[in-house]
Amino acid sequence: MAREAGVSPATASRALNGTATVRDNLRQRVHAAAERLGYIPNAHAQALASAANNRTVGVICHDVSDPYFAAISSGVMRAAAERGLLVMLASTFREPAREISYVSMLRAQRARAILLIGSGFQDRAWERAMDTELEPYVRAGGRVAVVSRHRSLRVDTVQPENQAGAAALARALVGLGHRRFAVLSGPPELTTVSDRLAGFREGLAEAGIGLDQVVEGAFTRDGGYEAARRLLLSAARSPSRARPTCVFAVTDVMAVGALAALREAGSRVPEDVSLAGFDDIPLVRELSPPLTTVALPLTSMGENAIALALREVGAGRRARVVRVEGEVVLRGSTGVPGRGLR
Amino acid sequence: MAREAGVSPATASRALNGTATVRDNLRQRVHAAAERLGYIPNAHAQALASAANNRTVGVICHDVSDPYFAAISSGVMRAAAERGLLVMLASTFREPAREISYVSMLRAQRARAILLIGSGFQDRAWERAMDTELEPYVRAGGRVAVVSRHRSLRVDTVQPENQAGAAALARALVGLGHRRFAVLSGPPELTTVSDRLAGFREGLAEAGIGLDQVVEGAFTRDGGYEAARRLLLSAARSPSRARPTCVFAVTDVMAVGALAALREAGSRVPEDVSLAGFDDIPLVRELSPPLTTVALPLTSMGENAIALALREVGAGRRARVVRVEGEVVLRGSTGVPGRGLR
DNA sequence: CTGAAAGCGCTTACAG
DNA sequence: CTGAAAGCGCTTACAG
Repeated sequence: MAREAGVSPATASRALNGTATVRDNLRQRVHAAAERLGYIPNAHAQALASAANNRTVGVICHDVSDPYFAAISSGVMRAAAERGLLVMLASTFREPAREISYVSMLRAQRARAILLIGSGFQDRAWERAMDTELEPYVRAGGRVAVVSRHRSLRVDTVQPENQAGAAALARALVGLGHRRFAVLSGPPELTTVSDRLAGFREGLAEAGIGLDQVVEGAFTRDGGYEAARRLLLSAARSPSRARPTCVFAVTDVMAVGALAALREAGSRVPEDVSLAGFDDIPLVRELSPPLTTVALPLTSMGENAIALALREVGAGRRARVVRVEGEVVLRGSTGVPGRGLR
Repeated sequence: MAREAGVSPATASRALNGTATVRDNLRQRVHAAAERLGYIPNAHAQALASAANNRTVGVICHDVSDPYFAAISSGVMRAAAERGLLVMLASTFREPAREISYVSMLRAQRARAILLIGSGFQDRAWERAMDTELEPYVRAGGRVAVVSRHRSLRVDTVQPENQAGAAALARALVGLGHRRFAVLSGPPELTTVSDRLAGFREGLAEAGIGLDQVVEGAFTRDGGYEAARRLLLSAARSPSRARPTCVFAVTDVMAVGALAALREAGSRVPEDVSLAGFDDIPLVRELSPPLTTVALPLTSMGENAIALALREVGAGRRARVVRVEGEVVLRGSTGVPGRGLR
């Protein structure tokens, strides 16, 4: 290509990158030649030759097709596009091993930053393995930020106020008149789950109310569906005055499944039973009734994460935490207490 | 790292990659050293040094947070994960310039394959620019596959049978008794839109029915909402016996918006008016009523696309086309004709 | 302003 | 089986 333009590679490089002043006619010859050849500099060679950082950032989430991750990723992509960065987005499908191996691939790529989105695995071996991957990466100048992550990773974090949000939700539901609650919960080893559960309990406790039932399910739409089925089963066996009048699913995605299960069982929402979720993924507004939830600014959480990761390391070099508040949004899926689950 | 192990770089390379037999004790020394150092070979140097192709494939779609693209991308990611490939996923936010520049970044990365997901821009300048990017890429051995794309690109294609699917849908709706239809359409320069529109017209024509109204909107949920509002406005001005009893939105995403608009206007679905979409994105099953649609196997379309791109080029080196059938799924949003839009 | 040269971190014939 | 050497395609001091 330099030959095609009749200049040295050095000059071609300078002309193409505008990294130094090149005489006009040479510059034009270079650009013309590049045009003619459809030439694009090899990014690998560039990465290798220049100390300059990569233009790629890696994002690892559980599943892009989950609306929660889709919304956050969308924020990341927007912010990345503005900065001229390429995003490598990977889905782990919730397999820890896959997560680790993606980090390792991103290290190999010398990605400028790695973003981990979503709960980590509360697993000693996993933590150690992840630390082992991340430590040399960070030591070599790599940036890491996480959103809604396990605390053990000492990295920049965007952390939704799960506990406070769930507590506020509980208060609002109590304010509606509810006294008997059930929770559809996810895997308890996820901090997101335990925080929301704790917050919800706390909000109820302020009103002197205990939590009657917690049913666990997978962190998916179908997990919510199954958990609601089991809840329904156990409610059918209890006296009607003991049946919950309000169900809180710890994520909107689970609430979507729960709504389907309730509907199938003939429980009307909110006439018989109220239902609330957490996250405010876009689709819950389309349900009927639309879902009461704790709204998180998902897109901007993604933007924050990339901003955190890219910001020059502060003096202290300590992990920063951006706390994000959730806002209770009461919609049609909650109302005054009905006759309860049946 | 080779030094740390006390061997030559060549031996270290061979030991780590298993690319040649290395004596046991040396191999162990190398692995131990790598472990100790948290060493990961620089993928850029590897890409540069070896003819071996990259392990990364690029995917370009309009918007990851759109459930349609999320579902297809999910298929791509799954297939990529199985093959040990890294996916670089980019959202263009529907800006042609962004699309081109992503292709160019992926070329610079020497991505093994580039997948373009979703309608292209029917724009002469864009087509030329895209060709200019793609041609040298393919010439240099890059693979390209597209799903649901503009025909002008002569590359491997996963092509949903938009026309046949829409025709089948029209027949099914006519079978329900409907005679007066309206379509909520997207930008007509998208082939997806014009194909679905043509197919729908064709299906109606077989029964001697004409298409009363076509209202255009953006290819988004809000576009569907707005288009439905306009349709409602014009229906209010026409005699009731002329009002459509069935509305077809050319995508589910638009149908979601339309459903909201109809509901707000007090039109009951399907009692007053039936509503149908196209694609079968997961969320339409959660709506109430659930949406009648033409189901496309979105996830496997993504898998097909990557398989097409990766498959060794055939003898003819001609672009292959995998046609994907849509299946009409009648759900609660359609029924016998009601009194029509009001 | 421009070019020759060294170097980025690997891999892979090529000898041994 | 192993190492020295060349080369992948760039960038960047270093001279001029």
